[in-house]
Amino acid sequence: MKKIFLKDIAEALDLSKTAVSLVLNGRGDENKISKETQKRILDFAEQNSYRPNQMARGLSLGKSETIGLIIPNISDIFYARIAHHVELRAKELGYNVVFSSSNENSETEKELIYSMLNRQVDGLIIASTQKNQKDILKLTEAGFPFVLIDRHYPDIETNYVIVDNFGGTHNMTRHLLKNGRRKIGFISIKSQLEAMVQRRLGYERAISDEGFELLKYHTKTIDRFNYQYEMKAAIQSMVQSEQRVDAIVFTTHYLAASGLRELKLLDIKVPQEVAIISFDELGAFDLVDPPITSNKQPVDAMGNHAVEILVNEIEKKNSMVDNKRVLRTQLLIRKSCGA
Amino acid sequence: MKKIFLKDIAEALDLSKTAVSLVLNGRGDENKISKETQKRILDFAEQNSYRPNQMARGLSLGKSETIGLIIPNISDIFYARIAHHVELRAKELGYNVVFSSSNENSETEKELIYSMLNRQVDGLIIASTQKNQKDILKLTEAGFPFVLIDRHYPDIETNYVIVDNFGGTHNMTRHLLKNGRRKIGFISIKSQLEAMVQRRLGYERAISDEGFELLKYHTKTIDRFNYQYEMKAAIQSMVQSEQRVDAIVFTTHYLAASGLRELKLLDIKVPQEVAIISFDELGAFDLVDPPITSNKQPVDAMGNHAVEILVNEIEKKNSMVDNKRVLRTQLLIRKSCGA
DNA sequence: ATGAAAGCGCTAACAG
DNA sequence: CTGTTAGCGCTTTCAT
Repeated sequence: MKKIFLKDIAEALDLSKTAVSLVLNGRGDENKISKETQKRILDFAEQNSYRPNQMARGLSLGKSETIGLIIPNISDIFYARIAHHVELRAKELGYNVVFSSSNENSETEKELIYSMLNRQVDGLIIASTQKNQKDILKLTEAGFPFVLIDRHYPDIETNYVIVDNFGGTHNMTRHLLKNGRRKIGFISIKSQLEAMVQRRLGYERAISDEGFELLKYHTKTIDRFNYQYEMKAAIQSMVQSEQRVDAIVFTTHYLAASGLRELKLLDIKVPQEVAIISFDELGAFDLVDPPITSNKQPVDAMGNHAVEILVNEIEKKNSMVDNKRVLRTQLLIRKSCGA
Repeated sequence: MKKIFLKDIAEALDLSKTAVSLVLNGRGDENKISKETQKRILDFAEQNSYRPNQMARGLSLGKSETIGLIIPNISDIFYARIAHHVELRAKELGYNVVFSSSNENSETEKELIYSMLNRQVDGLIIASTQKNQKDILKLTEAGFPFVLIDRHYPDIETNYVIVDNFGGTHNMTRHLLKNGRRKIGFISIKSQLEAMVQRRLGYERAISDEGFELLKYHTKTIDRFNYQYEMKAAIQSMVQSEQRVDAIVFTTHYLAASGLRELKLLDIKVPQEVAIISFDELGAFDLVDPPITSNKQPVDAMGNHAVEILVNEIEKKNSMVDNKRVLRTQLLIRKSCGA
């Protein structure tokens, strides 16, 4: 496995580096290099398993055929799945993926963005902390190709692929109402994320749309890094007050899992006493006791669209591509709502 | 956000590129560059947010400060977690991570290995399909730094970080025996993976160690890409034969989830009629009905050790580092075994 | 203490 | 049709 360079093959075949480079990049015909010469080059490269140094190539070309993916946390199954689909689609379109996790830290995210730029990625897909307005704006101004995924900045004009968060919780809440629940609680994470704001609005609207009353203390937000602990208090206050809830909407999968854990500890019957419903789901939500009704996000489509929009922009192919997508979620009805 | 280069800062400060480069790489003192000059350079770089082009740097240095991670599938929560810990530790040690999924395809894996080499990664962490003996050998011969994770090639001398698969299932099976189960089935994936072989041996040994009889038809292997379908048949034959099992050992999390699904469809009571136990677990296994006893793998330690061994080798620091780790798994006892 | 110059491996005008 | 040559941006030896 001795390393072989472009120069080596040029010398071995007594040709110029140019000829070799051209042929290897599929521009032999276009440059009228004889079929025969082309074949010699291709064969030699093949036999000696020539592999161009991508750093040199990238430096020269000014691009890397690599897409950077920045997400909050790769060990969150939701983002892992997105990463999976981003990777698949990117590969199909000839791009590699470099990923990094921001851990919900905007400083880290910022560092990551610049670090990826230094690494000369051709474009970025970002599930942002939504606290880097300034840097996102810089990217836009610099005309650098990127698309926001899962979370977007409503005040900045960018490409994005998100889901209909409002519609999602609206639907979830209506499902609960349809099943006769009237005291519906809501547990979310403490966050300015637009997605979370929308989820809350969807919940509130569904209740007021149906003419029911919204009880303020039935809404709790808890810290995402300390949710197990805070969940205990949230659940207790919800089920122990005189205005005891008969259902709870959770805005994300790990909250739902944690909430159910607490309900079980308190020996509250789900769904008989309290129904629960979750935005997005974990792997085994259909096996959980009881199976949790959840609002599934189309991770595959999210990943695919993000890559397609990005690559289209990188390659400046078609300006008519729809660069803002709001995807529908899908309600998976299971027993945790009693229905 | 206009791009600024090394040359620009040298010119602006009326210095040579050398001086600037040296200082920026923290070798100012060592090259006796006046404190004052150093400060000027550093300040200027800071203010103009200078960012070295990593491709140029990499090309010149012959390294990229990047680690390549090749795994079967990033959307498998087990590998996603490993990726997460690899990323964290790598970052601490000053490396970036590039990842790609092989989808259990050895051809893809091979392509990935070479593609990463072309991209000049400094080292590789591979959860191999275990069908690329040849290419792994080439890496060894070439002296390229890499470490196998989760799956190793028993016949090749390499660095690796794996778990004690034999011990794991041995333990799991003993747990079942201790709880009075005698007809213990075993469901695994069809695979030559050493890990799977060991898991099977651990199971068999536990049974024979205790002097019980091993019933061949209680062992099933099913296709990993078609497991939901094949699981149905496997479970049915296990519970419907006259030699009905009273427990099942699953060699991986998604098999356990799928198996439980089938048991429920058949209305088999778990654990009363059949106990189940799983090697590794999914996010909500503690909430599942019944909570599934599982043998947890130390993903954090696996990721950390892999990175440490790799970086140690890349930087040729300490040849005394233990480069073969077999980590212990941990049995999380829950209700699915009746105990 | 600082700078000139060569070179990392590849691409691409441009000239023959 | 092919080769010469000049970079891409950064590091680093070797003089000064």
